[in-house]
Amino acid sequence: MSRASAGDGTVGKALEVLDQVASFDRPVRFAELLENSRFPKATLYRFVQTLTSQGMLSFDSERQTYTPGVRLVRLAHSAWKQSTLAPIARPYLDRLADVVHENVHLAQLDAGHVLFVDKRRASDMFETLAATGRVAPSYCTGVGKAILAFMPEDRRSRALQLQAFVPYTPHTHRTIDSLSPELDAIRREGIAFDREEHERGIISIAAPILKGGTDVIGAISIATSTSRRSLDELATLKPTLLETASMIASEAEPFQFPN
Amino acid sequence: MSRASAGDGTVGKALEVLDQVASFDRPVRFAELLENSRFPKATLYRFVQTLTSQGMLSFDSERQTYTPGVRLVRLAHSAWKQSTLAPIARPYLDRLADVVHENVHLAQLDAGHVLFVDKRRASDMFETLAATGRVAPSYCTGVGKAILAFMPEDRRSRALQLQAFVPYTPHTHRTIDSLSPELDAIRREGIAFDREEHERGIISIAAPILKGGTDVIGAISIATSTSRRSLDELATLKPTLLETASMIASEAEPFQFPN
DNA sequence: GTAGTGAGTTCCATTATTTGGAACCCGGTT
DNA sequence: AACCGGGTTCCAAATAATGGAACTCACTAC
Repeated sequence: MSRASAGDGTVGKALEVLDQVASFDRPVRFAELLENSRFPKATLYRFVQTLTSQGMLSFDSERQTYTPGVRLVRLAHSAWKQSTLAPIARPYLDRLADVVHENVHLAQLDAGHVLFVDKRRASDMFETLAATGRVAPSYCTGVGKAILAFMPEDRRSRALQLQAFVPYTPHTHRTIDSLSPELDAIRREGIAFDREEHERGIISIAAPILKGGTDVIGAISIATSTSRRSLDELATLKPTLLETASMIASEAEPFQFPN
Repeated sequence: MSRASAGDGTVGKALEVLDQVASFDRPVRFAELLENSRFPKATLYRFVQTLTSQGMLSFDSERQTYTPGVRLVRLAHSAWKQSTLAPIARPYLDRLADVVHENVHLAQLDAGHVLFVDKRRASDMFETLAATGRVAPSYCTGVGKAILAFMPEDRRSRALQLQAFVPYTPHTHRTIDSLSPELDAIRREGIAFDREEHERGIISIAAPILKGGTDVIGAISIATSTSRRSLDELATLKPTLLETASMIASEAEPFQFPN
C-alpha cells in the first residue's frame, strides 16, 4: 500500500495523510485517522490543518469530519488530460463500445493498482464519470493481469509484492505461484481473461497497450456479465480488441506515459 | 490566483508548484517553471523531484517535461464522490437535461474560480468527463455570478479581488463597478444570466443552490448557443431551474459543502 | 577543436521548519 | 465535582529545507 520511499520529507508525509483520508472513502474523524497513523497527535493534527487550509482536504465543521477536497478535482482534470491515455484512446473506445455493445474500460497502473482512467458503458451513460479514478487490484482483473504480464520482470515482482491476494471469489488467484503461469500464458497469447476472479458473474477480455510493441502503458478490456455472454463469446472479440489496442498504442507512440 | 496563506510551510509551497504545473495545461520544462517561480533553482528542483517521486507529477524523460500525475486522478475520484454536490445532484441533473434538452452544468466555487463538477450534454455524451474539473472565471459565467451574488459580503469581495476581469467578449464586465449592480439584481431575482459574456454566442441561465435558503453551496445552469435559443426562451426555464436547484439544496441540507 | 552557453543537477554549511511530549481546553458523562 | 476523551496549543530539541555556488553535459558558435 505504501508509496515510494518515505524519504520524501515533509511533503511525502503530508501526501501520505491525504491518501489515508481518501482511502476511507467516507468522511473521517481526526481520532480515526490518529488510530491508523504512524504520526503522533500533534504532528498529524498539523498536517490535517495544512491540507485543509490548502483545499486538499475539506472539513465539515458540524460533523468534525474530513474528506478529500475540491482542489483535487481541479488538479485531476489537468492530470487526466495530460498524463493519461484517456484523451488519445477516447475515439477508439467510442468505436469499440459501439461495435461490441458492452462495457469498455481503459486502465493504467498506479503504484501497483489498476487505475480506471476511462470507461464506456453500453447502457448507462453516466456511470462513466463516477467510475473514472476508481482503483482495483491488478492480480484479479483482466486489465490488471494484461498489464502485469507485460511489465518488465523487476517492476512486476515489485508490483506483485504489494498485492494482498484477497480471495474475492472462488476463482480468485490466491498466491503468486498460481498467478505466474497464467501471466506466462497471457504473454504468449497477448490477451488476458477475467474469469469471475474479482466479482462473481463478471467476466472480461483484456489486451495490453504496448508502446513500441514491448512497453506496457495501459490496457483495455471488454467486460460483461456471465448472464449476457460466455467467455467463449468474449474470446471471439480478441481480434477487434487487439486491433484497437494497437491503434491506441501507435497514436500514443510519441509520448511517454507512466507505467 | 494565490491560495490561502503562503504560511503553510513546505507542504503549501510544494502544492503551489503543483498548481503551477497544472496551470500550464501542457507539458512543461523545468526552466519554464523556474522563470515564473518565486523559488530559487535548487529549491524548485527539489520540489519537482519530490512531487514526481510521489506520483503527483509525472515526468517525461524523453522530452524532459512535467505534467500533473496520475495519482491525482485517483485522489480526485474520492474527492468528487465526497466533497462535491455531484453525487447528490446527479439524478436531478439527469432529469433536467432530459426535460430541457440543453447543456446542464453543476458548479462550485474553489478559490475564487468556478469549478465545473458535473455536466450533462444533450448531444455529446462524452464531453462530460473531459469537462469535469475545468475552471472558469466567476465574473462572466452564469453559475459564477449566481454564486457570487449569494455569497456573504466579505467572501464575495475577497473572491472579486482575485478576478482579473479579462474582456473575453464585448459583453464581458470590465470592472467590479459594472458587475456589482448586476449581482444586486441577481440577488433580487434569484436567477443569473450569461449574456455572451464569456464566449461569443454562448448564453445561459443559472440558479444558485442555497442551503437552508441562504448559504450558497453551488449553482446549476442551462447553457445553449444563441443560434439554438434566445435569452427570452431561456428565461422561460426559470421555474424549472429554480425547482431543480431547490431540490438539490434540500437533499444536500444535512451535509456541509465548501463555499 | 575549443570556448561558450544554458539547461539540469549536486553539494553543504546555514537557517528555518518540523517534531512530538506534555499540558490544556471543553463539552459531555458518571 | 471529578473524570473522560476528542480536539487544540506550546515550545525546546531535532530535523529537514534552503539556496548560493560549483559542476556536468549536450549543444552551438567561432
